Amino acid sequence: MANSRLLSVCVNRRIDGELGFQESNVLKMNRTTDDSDNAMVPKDQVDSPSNEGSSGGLLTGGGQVLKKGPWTSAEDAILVDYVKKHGEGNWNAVQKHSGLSRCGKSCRLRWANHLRPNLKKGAFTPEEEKLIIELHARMGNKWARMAAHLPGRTDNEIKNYWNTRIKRRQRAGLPLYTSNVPFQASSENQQSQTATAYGNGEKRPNELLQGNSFDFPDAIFDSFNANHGALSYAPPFSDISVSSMLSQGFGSQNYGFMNPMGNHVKQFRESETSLPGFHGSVTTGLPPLEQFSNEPSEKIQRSFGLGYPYDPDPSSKDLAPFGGAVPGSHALSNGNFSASRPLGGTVKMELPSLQYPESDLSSWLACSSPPPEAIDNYIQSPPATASVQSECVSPRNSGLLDALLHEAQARKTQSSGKRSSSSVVAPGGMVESSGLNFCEAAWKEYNDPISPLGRPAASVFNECTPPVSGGSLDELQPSKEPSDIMLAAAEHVSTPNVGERDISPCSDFLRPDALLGGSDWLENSQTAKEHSTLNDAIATLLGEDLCSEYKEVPAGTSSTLSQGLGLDSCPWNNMPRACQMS
DNA sequence: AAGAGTTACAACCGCAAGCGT
DNA sequence: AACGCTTGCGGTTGTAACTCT
Repeated sequence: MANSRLLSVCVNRRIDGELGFQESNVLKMNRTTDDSDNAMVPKDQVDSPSNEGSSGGLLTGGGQVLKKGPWTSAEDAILVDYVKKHGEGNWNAVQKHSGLSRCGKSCRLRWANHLRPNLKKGAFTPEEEKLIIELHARMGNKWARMAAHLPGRTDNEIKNYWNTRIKRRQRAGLPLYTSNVPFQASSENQQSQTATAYGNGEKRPNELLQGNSFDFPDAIFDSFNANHGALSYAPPFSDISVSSMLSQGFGSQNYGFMNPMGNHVKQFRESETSLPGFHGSVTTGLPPLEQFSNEPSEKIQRSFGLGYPYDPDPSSKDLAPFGGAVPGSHALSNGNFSASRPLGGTVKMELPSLQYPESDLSSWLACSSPPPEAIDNYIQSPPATASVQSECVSPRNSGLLDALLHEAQARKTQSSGKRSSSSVVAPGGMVESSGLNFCEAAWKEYNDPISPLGRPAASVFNECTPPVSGGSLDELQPSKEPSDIMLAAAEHVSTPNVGERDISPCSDFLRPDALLGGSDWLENSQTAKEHSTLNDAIATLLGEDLCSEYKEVPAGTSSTLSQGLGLDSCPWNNMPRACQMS
């Protein structure tokens, strides 16, 4: 592999990082010369002042061409000299005052990532790696914030490391998060981190959704760690960044193999806010949406997944999440509960270079009890691993619509008397499949009266995570009828400390029909019209047949569910108002 | 030996927030 | 309030070195 090269680079950088500013810069320049001037830079871009700007440079206002591409040692020296004299900031003045043919942006980046003192170069130490993993689990792709926790490291460095790590582990079929990663860092640790990184009123990524005292992601991890070993069918969720996905929100990019969980956690996270019962039962009984009220709408959009796939018109941003233009239609406007969401979540945002348009968690549906390793592979491996897929009939082989069709077919074939199972096979099945384990993990937590997660969180898990494939499902919910489940959920939401109830995941809740069709609470809401519109949109996306298929949901399921979720008893209608404020 | 694939890194780009005018 | 500027962030791309076939 590239270990030898990496090693040599690391050695150089290690030396580099141990030196002071002056020596470091000398070495940096040397290295820059080595790496950039001779390696990274096309020959026609270096050592040839006459060619400066030939690499796609921009013309400044004064007609000077701004150079692009790798920096030369001379440029570095100029920049360093400038910063020494004038300090950081006002980067656009660098070009004016120093004659450097670089835009301020580029100068800032060069300084921040390479030239500034105290930069720690070299390979990440195991401690740093561990911290990065932990931070990523906590923060998601918040590289700059992660860098704040790693002195001497830059966001770019961390980002590159992470992406490389992902690719590597993906290929190796290794878990992204090793099981020994202490996801459940102490609350005070997190708080201290928060104080450090966000001391200037900066909102941490989860802050939008973590306005209460719940250390939610950590609790989730505790739950996972405590439970996943007992679940033969459960993937090693400790290996999956749950909280990272929690923190990433819809707008952030989830790597493809993480999407299943990512979507699911997104659902959960959104449920955290969209389900009044969650917070309401814990704190004030009011959904803590005040925290959103001051957020710019775009930010909220990001956090709540604007542009969810059901939006037939991605440009229709007036379909604000969380009920912006669909007041009252929380489930819809959240874009979530969306197990029904076609995989990939937001069409554009969730297909970064490292993503795969499909991962294969849907195959879980066909494999009732894959070994954890297999599941892990499902998560980690790109869909190209046909051999893996072939082991289980994956409805996703031919894409989302095929998957939907497949699942619709599965719904047909599955007994109508097994409604809960039929609901298992929902659009975006792989999301649900991940959710099973998620749910299961939370299940015990839920049943733990002193769970740090608390009932509400678990209940939300359950409410938002449908059961997965048949066998497992039956094992999970041996005898509960959906109605019972919903009733139990209702009590669940409204009575915070009922810990012994066996509450089934609200399987139907995630389905389009649950969200859009036959929904009494929706029909009774002010947003029936919008609901109808969105329903049509979904119909367009999924096809009328599918939509009608999903409309075969037992009557009252959704409404029951809404009751179960406390939609009636909780100040549900307040939520959109809070968002409308933004 | 040659081409394809992978890795690590640097840098760019677009977007958005913050701030001052 | 509107506008422009600066800064920061996250995603993406480009490239050389390296490895594999």
